[in-house]
Amino acid sequence: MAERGRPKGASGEESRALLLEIAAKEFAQHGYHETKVSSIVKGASLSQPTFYLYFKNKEAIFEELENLFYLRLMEYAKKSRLQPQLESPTVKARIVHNLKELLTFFCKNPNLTRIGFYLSTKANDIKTQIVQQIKGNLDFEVSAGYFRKNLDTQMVAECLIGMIERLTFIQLLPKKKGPEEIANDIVDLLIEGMLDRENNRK
Amino acid sequence: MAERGRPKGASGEESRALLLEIAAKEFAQHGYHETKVSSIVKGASLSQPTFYLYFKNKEAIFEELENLFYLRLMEYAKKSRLQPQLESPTVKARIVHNLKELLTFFCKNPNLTRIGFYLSTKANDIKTQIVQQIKGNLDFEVSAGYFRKNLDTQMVAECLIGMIERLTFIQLLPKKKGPEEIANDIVDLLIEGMLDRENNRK
Amino acid sequence: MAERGRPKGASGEESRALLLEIAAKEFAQHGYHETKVSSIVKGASLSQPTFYLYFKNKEAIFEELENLFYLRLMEYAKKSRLQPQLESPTVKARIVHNLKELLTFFCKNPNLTRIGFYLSTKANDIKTQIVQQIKGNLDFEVSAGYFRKNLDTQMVAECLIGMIERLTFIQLLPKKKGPEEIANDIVDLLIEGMLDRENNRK
Amino acid sequence: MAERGRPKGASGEESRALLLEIAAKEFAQHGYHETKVSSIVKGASLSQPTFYLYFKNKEAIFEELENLFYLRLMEYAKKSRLQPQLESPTVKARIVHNLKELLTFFCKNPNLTRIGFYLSTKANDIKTQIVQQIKGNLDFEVSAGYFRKNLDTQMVAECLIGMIERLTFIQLLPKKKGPEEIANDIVDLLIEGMLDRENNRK
DNA sequence: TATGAATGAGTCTTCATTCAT
DNA sequence: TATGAATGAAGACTCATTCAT
Repeated sequence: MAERGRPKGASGEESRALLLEIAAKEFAQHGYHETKVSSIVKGASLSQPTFYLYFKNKEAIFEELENLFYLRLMEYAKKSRLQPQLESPTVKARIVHNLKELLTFFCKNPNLTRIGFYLSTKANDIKTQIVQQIKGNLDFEVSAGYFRKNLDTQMVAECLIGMIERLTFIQLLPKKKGPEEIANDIVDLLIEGMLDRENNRK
Repeated sequence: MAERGRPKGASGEESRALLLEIAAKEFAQHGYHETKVSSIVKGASLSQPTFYLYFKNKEAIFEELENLFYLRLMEYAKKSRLQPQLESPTVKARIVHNLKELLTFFCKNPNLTRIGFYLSTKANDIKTQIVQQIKGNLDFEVSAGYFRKNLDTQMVAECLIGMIERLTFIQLLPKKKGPEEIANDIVDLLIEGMLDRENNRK
Repeated sequence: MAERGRPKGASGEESRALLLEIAAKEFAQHGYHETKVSSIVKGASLSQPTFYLYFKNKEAIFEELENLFYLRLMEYAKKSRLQPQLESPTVKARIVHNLKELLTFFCKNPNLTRIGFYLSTKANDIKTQIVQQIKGNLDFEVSAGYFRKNLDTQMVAECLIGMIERLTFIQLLPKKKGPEEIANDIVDLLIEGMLDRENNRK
Repeated sequence: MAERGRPKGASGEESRALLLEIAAKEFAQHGYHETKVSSIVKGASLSQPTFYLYFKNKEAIFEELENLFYLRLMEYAKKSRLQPQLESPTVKARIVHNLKELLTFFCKNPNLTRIGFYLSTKANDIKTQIVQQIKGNLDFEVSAGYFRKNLDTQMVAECLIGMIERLTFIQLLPKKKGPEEIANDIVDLLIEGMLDRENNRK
């Protein structure tokens, strides 16, 4: 009741959340500088001063979105780690599963992903962090004999991130492929390589 | 010579070239919006009106740099195609060679690369174009039996671009690895995959 | 008692008085423009709309403080005049006494004094008024033969106000000297002058 | 020639000086906060960006005026000290002379005086400094026997400053009296006191 | 060719003030 | 009486861009 047009006395938290949402959309779409505070508030049907009621300034709301991306990502990662080997009988299946989880997260948070994984100046730090974690996993699997002993795991992790990033922005977010398909594609390629094992060795 | 009557000792073309050079550096370093016309001309020890003597506006000089990147890239690609199979006895060697050429180009044009391959809104178009060309090559090689028949060449090409991009910005431009090493790394991983063929399967 | 049903435990008058008090402190400390309505209400643990329940606007509360200063000053002056010659056997003692009274008033109302005697645009009017009153007294005393006939009483009154103002803000309000001491200092200097009467006449 | 309406290419330094001049007038008249950058530039028939060509911000131009006041004051003081005893046969004459110089300076720089002696937050520091210098002089004169041994020179200096300030703003700047007259008034009062030496004592 | 001087247009930000409950 | 939520109005500042020489 009285929800008509959010007259004046909205919930406050609602306004804040709305601004965050619109801002995420705008930033993702136009980048930091091309996004004006005025367009954010217009999108939220609010006035400019209201913006400053909830955020110190334009930079602050961007940072909050960066952090939001990061926090949710961490949360997702943690959750993934809780229910691990259950449905993953093989190493490959486990890797696919993890990757699928990550991509699913991106898929569910397209704007945040564009912000935190592409626009943000901290994006590289985050990627580096992910790379290190992947490398850790790979090291373990190499030592367990699953992969070639001479594998440069750091390098593989870097490549993996590069692939993920590319496919995320080129296929996943535009909804051309789903998380599972992409995860399978990547892992298959990376594990099996391109060669035809049955026949030639060129 | 030619030092007569030119107050700043620079022919028009020289000033123009200087502006382009400084602009490339600034754009690469700070991005489009964070780069001010004022700082470009300051870097070139010229005045702001002079800038507009040579470029219609800020956007124009950026576009010119984008085009420069594209043109040089095409030129490079063409040159590569001229002397191909000569020193490339195997398919793998040929791919490594091509990749190395590309990375060498990036390495020699770090600022332009950052601009045309990352900052530019056309960057995606360029990448897509490269992807298509790679896919073409791969298709041929698959049909020639060098690679698995079931290979999704489009997807491989996308992954390749992703890897190239990541390693370019993370290893190549920061001079952590050279073109050859990176080319080998990538191709090796992509062709062979991660598995240890001698022992286990899975 | 009276604690029933009043959310913040304050009757209206209490809130109003509190706001006035805080405002006086803030204005005195930071001046008119540097004092924000928001900081006044924050200091009073009230909300901004409440402020406007008691005062038309920011200017109004400032004016009220100006008037408060003026009214209390007048009241003080009146009181002083009621019990005059009693304990003042000499003219000098009487002047000292009056001055001490004034300074005591300032001392007891430091914030109001800063507002009404310094910040207010009406400060000059008030000072002019005091000057006129002092001049009146001096004129009487001159005609009574207590002071030099050639004394420019207007000018002396102006000087006196200048001295009072300076010593009030530099010694009295910072509690470096008390009202009595300052009153004695001023009157002594003004009446006796700086010369050493015993010896030289230079 | 070509001085019509200061078309565009004025002297730069001229524009700057003009802005300073107008700003001094505005600040003196309306205070810091009531003075808008927009009104300063309007007064100078310039645009807002031009303002920022010459001054970092509003605060900066105010500070420059503060400093200007201070520097000119120091310069004036130094000059005064160069040609001292020449035309000052007596101590009193010398004090009158110095005071007249100071008041003349104020009179010639009314806007700067209002800024540096009243509006500026540094005004008190400056006054304190002047007080100390005056006190130094007085101490010397006391030790030389010109004034009463029991004179509280610090206090006298404070009073003197108070008188100067008051008479400057109430008589000098409004052109009701001139520097010489005021200087004589003050010194006469301060040295001689109010008493009638011929007749009564008390 | 080159520039000292200037500005139009726009953005962020703040503050006093009000609405609706 | 009191307030959470919201805003109109205005000012500071910046930047790409252009005169006039």
